[in-house]
Amino acid sequence: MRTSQYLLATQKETPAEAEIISHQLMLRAGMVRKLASGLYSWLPTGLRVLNKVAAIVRDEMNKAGAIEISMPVVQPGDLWVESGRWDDYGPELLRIKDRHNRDFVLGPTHEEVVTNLVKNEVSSYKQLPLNVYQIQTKFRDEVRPRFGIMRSREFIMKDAYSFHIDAQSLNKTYQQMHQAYCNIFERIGLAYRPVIADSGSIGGAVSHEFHVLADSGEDDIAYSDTSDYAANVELAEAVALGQVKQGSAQLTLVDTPDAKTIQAVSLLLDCDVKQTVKTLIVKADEKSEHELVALILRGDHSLNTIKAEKLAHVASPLQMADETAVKAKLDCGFGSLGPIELKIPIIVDRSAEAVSDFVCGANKESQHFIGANWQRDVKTYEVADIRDVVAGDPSPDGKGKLAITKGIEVGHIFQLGDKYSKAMNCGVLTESGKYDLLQMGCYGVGVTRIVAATIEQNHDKYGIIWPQSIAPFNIVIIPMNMHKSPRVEEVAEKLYKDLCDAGIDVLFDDRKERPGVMFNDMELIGIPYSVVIGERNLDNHQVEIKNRKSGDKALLEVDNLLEYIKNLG
RNA sequence: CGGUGAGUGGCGCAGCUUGGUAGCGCACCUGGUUUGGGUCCAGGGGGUCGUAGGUUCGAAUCCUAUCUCACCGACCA
Repeated sequence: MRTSQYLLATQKETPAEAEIISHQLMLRAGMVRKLASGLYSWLPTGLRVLNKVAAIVRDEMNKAGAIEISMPVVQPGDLWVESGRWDDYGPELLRIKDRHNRDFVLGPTHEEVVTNLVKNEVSSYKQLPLNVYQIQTKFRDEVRPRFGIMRSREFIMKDAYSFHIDAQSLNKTYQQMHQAYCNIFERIGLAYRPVIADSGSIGGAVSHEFHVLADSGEDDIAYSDTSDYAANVELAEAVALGQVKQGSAQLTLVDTPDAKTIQAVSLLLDCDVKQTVKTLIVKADEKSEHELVALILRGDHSLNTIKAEKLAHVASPLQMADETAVKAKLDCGFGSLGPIELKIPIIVDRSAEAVSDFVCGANKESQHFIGANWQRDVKTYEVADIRDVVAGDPSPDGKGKLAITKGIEVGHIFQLGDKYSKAMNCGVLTESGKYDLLQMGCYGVGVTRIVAATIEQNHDKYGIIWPQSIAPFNIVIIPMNMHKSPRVEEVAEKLYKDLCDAGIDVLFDDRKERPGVMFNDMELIGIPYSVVIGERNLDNHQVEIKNRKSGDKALLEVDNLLEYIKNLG
């Protein structure tokens, strides 16, 4: 490709709207342009990268035995009613009507469509297992699109769906997909980590996310410093800190005027926050005979809402009780609540249970207890894991301590079980002639998000540094004053032709620009190698080749150039 | 949805307080100049000042409404 025939579209200045580095660089390097909130056009440079990512994903999926198909973006609303997600999915699902006033949706994912397809096409166990995938535009009407293409409304996703006669077969394919995903991220050259994850509204039990590690990530990942345990903080198991033991202190009521927070109470009573417990009141599940439930945490810990709303007593989604309701029911406002003599179900975090002689609210305004103990003073309560892990916690697998880092979710795999096959009656005849529902798995890769995540991990003050695997061009030819030097032009044109013939993605910067302009543009775009052809070195029959990442420069004989470049990899 | 801020040429911004010919830098076009790290000079094209209404002789500027966008939060395969 010659720049004179290309849409380079680089910019000197960063548009004010771009917050994170990948967004800024994608705009400056002429990769994408915003059309509206969460909607982006892909310019040639961006599309080249996107296509290379997609090609790697496609290749690894094919190698893993998945088969490519293509399903419609526009899907009938009926299918979503059938699966139950017409009501469950919420406003992120963009619903549209056709001219006959029939309901349709823009597909945010394709479980319904694929299950419907397989239900009609597969009727025997002999056709299983089956793993189909597509690489396609998805639409999710995000509440707040942000960070450019990192969280956009329209994006490209590879989504695969597998179908099985039993859980064992599902598990086997799940492991294959896990490996395929590792292969994908390794081939691209990303620092990533598979983590145990929450399966969310997709449903199912087993689930892993694949995260690219980057400070700008929206998720917190907890990982062991000595084992390969890693989990989303949403889900990471928080083990009890210490043994449950009976304290010896006497239960004493103390006045704590104006001390409404844990910090204020511990300051006033001159005790460690770790010696206090806090009481949070949430709404109970509709099926419960109670209206409210008390959740108790050690003073320095925070509530994990995902863990809490999975508890039988607790309403899902989690709703904090409002203070008027709490006052009406418990005769005490926030700030002085505690587990002793509390008239509603009590769920105590493991680590809160391990505190003895603790400080807690007395359920009387401006009063707290000191020297409280669970068995002696509270008696009836349940214990559960309801807190967020914090850095330094023991790893749940018993090996090492947890550290916490930020990650960008670029892949997510699930074992769905029969959630969709059951709702949509998708089954086959088994070997014994019995009709059985299928077990399903689903596997997603955010293709567009990988592009942004790669930039987050690979950039410097001059711009993007593409790994060779997904670079828009593998190499760029930068001639010095070609319009004045027939000699430079001759060498550049010949090299360009040779590289094209060799099947290498080469960009030839044939603009009549000053050298500095070309150097800056090509470094911004992040092309891994540049060949600088100038009179200066041609006197010795040499050209210079520069590595974008290391900055290393080498002088090469013109005659050896092609072989050298072919071997760069 | 709550909070904060912003809408003036493709991009970055000034002008608004105190109403009176719409400006600067980048980018773009022409000519010259320069040429191994974003040269310099001269000339030039392009803007219903987000939209609608109001006040006024006169509105980018004041008032009202509305739309859009960004950031923080809530939310989120």
